[in-house]
Amino acid sequence: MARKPTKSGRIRLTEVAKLAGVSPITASRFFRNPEALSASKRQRVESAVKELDYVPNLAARALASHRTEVIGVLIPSLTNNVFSDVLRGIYDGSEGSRYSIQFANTRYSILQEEKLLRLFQAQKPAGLIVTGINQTPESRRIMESMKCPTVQIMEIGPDPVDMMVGFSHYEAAFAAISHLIAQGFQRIGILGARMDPRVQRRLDGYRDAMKAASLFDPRLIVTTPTPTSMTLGGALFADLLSQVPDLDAVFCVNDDLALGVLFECQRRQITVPDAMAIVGFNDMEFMASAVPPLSSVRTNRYEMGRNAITMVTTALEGHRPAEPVVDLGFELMIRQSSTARSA
Amino acid sequence: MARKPTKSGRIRLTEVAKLAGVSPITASRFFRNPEALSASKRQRVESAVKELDYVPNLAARALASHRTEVIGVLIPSLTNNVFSDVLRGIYDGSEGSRYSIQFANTRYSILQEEKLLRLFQAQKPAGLIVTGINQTPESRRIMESMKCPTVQIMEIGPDPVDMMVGFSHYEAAFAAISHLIAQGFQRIGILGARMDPRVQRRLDGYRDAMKAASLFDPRLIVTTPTPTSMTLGGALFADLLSQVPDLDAVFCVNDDLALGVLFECQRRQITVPDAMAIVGFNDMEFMASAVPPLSSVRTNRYEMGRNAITMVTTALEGHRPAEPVVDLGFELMIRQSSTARSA
DNA sequence: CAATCCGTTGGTAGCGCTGTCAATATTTGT
DNA sequence: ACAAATATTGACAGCGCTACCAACGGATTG
Repeated sequence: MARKPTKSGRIRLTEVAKLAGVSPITASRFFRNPEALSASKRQRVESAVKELDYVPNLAARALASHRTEVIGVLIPSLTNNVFSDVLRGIYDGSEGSRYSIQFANTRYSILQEEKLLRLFQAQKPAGLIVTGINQTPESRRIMESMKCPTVQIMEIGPDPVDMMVGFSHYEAAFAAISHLIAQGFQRIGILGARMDPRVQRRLDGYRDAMKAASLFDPRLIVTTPTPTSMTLGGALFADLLSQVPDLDAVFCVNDDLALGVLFECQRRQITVPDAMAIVGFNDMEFMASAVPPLSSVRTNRYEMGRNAITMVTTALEGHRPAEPVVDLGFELMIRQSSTARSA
Repeated sequence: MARKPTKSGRIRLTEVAKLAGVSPITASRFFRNPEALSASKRQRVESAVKELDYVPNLAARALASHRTEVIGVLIPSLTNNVFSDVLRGIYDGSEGSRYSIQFANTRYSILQEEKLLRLFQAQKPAGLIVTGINQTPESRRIMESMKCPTVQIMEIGPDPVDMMVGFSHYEAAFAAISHLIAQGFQRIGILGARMDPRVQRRLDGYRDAMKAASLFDPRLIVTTPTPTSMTLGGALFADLLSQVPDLDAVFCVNDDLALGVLFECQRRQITVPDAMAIVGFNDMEFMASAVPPLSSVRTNRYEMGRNAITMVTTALEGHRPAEPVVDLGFELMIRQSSTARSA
């Protein structure tokens, strides 16, 4: 009578323990630290769990342990395909682990990010994955105070909050432009949309590469804060072309824009690459199957997500990586759209 | 001494209550049912919450109330852009509400779906959004036993578990084919990838429309269980063309395939639409900016997500919709790629 | 004027689990 | 063989919140 046997019909840890003939706390340990149990008890608890089809109550667990098994993920956008690849990596990597993912959308606002971080903080997540390295000082303070494994993803930089996985957008853009220059293109424009911090760094890479070759001209830069789209790519290209009629190549800060440019070229009977070279960024699947195949900078988005979640979970198991910053690099995918003009 | 004042440093509801000069339970009611409080107490609690910057402990709340404020979302894939649009609608629609989204990925497997449903069940979500109408009997049983607002999305059909938002894939495909037939095309092929239940229904629509016009020929059907991609579109199109050399139109069960077909046509110097009409499905943004602009069937994916979450949250507030099944319809976007041949 | 009602408030008793630490088995070293 | 160290195990007390029910005061009623 002191303890109602199965009051709500729901199976509790107590029932499992009773069936296994152990104390509840031992049954509890079965989940948290199975190695600490003797083989025989472990067996008994395991089969009791299976027999009763026991599922732990996460709320009770969280309340008692002051922790959750939730990994918070802050990503700026769901619209952008780049992030769905990253998310996919994160979800795939979390499968099979005890952790679940709590995703939230910052909408490219670092203030929104701060707000969400505060919300997460209150719920004591087991780990955290955040996008980029441009957090507000307050956000940084919150993250540091949470003392949970934290990974900044998408780019790398100095002074990580904890860990990082990404690559240098600056260098990737620099490499793309250097390639175009090496192929003999001179009037190389750049098209940019959304202009988040990572896109800005690509722009920096472009600028420095152009300056290094004494090819820089501010009129070659066309950007907009508008979110990216193929249609926008065509429109920006039209703008650029009217400003710079002798344009011979375009670097697009993402592939959507690049494909939009290709179609705009088709519309205007501009041959690619002879009259206009095109290079995109990210190397989405469609780039290789366009006509002509479009050059791009391959970024390892899926791997980034996967790495990030793995770094969090292994850190949670006490194995911190030797090197907290992982550079996943990039690869120049040179295709027909940016090969040297026949001349 | 009976109660440690602020043991962990964390602000609890008790502290708020003390500052407001009310009992903890009254403070608790402030969050759950503010109208039940007198205006003066409500004021006092409100400012205490603000002053202490109180954030409720969701785990404690869930444990005590046997409910959570989490809405579970089951979606088959993150890779497919269609679902990122839906998810975006869901997240946008949940913003500002008290509910948070717990997303999980079924990977197009109804067994995996069942497993995830069982997991959700144990955590007592406030609501549920699931994809499609092809659940296992056991999944259905679980959903019915959960007694929380549930919305099936993406398609509509008879006998909803609870509510539904979607459209008829069968009719959408039927309409697309009827359009092609009306434009004078006769040898109309269909390209299908992934072949999930909704794609199957599009295939059914195709088949019936073709049969109704006495144009059906099984060789016109090329499908694969492989996930969709642009490259795949090109490859499937090549297969189809080798089987049916006199092909004059292709209906693609999604836009990726359609764009792949367009590029394959460019590669083979097949003029679109004169030598080959193309119609896609979903009307992704890029369809309109291709050259020539590609026809497609517009589906309201974002709205579907938004509607679904709204239906759940309003049901949670006790306002069940008069009609549990919402048909969001579709719209034939007829563009140059499927206009009647000049002849 | 007592009986009744309703709107508002508070007390009590857990929700199901785990942290802490003590207690008990088991092994090891000398 | 016995102390010391180490592996296993269990008792107890709560985590922070809310369900349930009782109590209160004032308004309404016959």
